[in-house]
Amino acid sequence: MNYSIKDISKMLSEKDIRPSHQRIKILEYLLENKQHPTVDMIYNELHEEIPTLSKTTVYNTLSLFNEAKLVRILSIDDNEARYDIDIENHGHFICKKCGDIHDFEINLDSLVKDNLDEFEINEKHIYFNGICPKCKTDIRQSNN
Amino acid sequence: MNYSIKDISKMLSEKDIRPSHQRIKILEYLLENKQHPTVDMIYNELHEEIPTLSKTTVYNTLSLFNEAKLVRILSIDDNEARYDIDIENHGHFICKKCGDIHDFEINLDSLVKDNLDEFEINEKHIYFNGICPKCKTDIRQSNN
DNA sequence: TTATATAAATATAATCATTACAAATATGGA
DNA sequence: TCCATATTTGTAATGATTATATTTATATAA
Ligand SMILES: [Mn+2]
Ligand SMILES: [Mn+2]
Ligand SMILES: [Zn+2]
Ligand SMILES: [Zn+2]
Repeated sequence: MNYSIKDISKMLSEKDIRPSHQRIKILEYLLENKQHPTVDMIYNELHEEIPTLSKTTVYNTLSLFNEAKLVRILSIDDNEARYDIDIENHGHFICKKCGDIHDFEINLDSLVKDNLDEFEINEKHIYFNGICPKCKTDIRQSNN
Repeated sequence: MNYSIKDISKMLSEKDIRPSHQRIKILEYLLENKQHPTVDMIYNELHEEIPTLSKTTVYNTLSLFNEAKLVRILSIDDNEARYDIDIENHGHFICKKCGDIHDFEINLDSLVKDNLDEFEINEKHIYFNGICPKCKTDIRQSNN
């Protein structure tokens, strides 16, 4: 839950990414905010601490992190990319009411029935959508 | 492979969609072009037949079809929606070299390990990406 | 048939997430 | 310190999608 600057710097260095102030803060944000944030969420939060921060830097840094396999980019949301510090394969559910994204565990062993041996597979994304439990209750209460 | 205007009109009527000329042509295109086309592909092709066709109409029609569950919208491509006339659950692989999308059969039975009973699930999307067999060969031949 | 109300299509402009680019700043080594 | 390079920043451009107002087509009733 609490990461030191040193730990975060090390994570970056291990991926051959120079631990600049901005990069450390963005990675720290991702480690402490696991709700699959958008660029805007990250930018708005960090902008308070780093007034000179540019949104371009957030985009560039996340893109760099993605290439280094430090984060995964989710395209589960129709109009904004979501970023996930958890790079293990797992499923994502997005609620069409509130936009919240929930993780769920998956077993990919017997998912694919066809033979894909000839394909070089880099990423596997499992996206569900619908209504989350909280919003289902809200709907019942407001009767629509 | 060959659909009559009558068949297509009937498909629309069954979903309470009035079979206008544009809607028929767009649905016909989807039925005869199963490579998960983009709005631009559909528009460019049909624009030759229907010179007055508007891209807005293509968007509106596909959105209508989606709500009627006549098509599914795929967000596997980072910058353009893809449309699939096959609404059965199946997996999609997109090649990062050529952009082609391939279908594959899936078995969802034992995919999810967590309990999602409290969630109302509307859509399930399985997206893989990587390099397709054709492009793998091309890379080997051009040695990069 | 003609009038009229409604649905659908069109043209155009607006939105907005993302990317491109050039200039400014920071950093690490000589 | 100086300099080459990496990084960040501000701004503009891109491009897919959506919003809006107008025009056109369609169905129904008089
Ligand atoms: Mn996740
Ligand atoms: Mn498909
Ligand atoms: Zn919800
Ligand atoms: Zn390919």
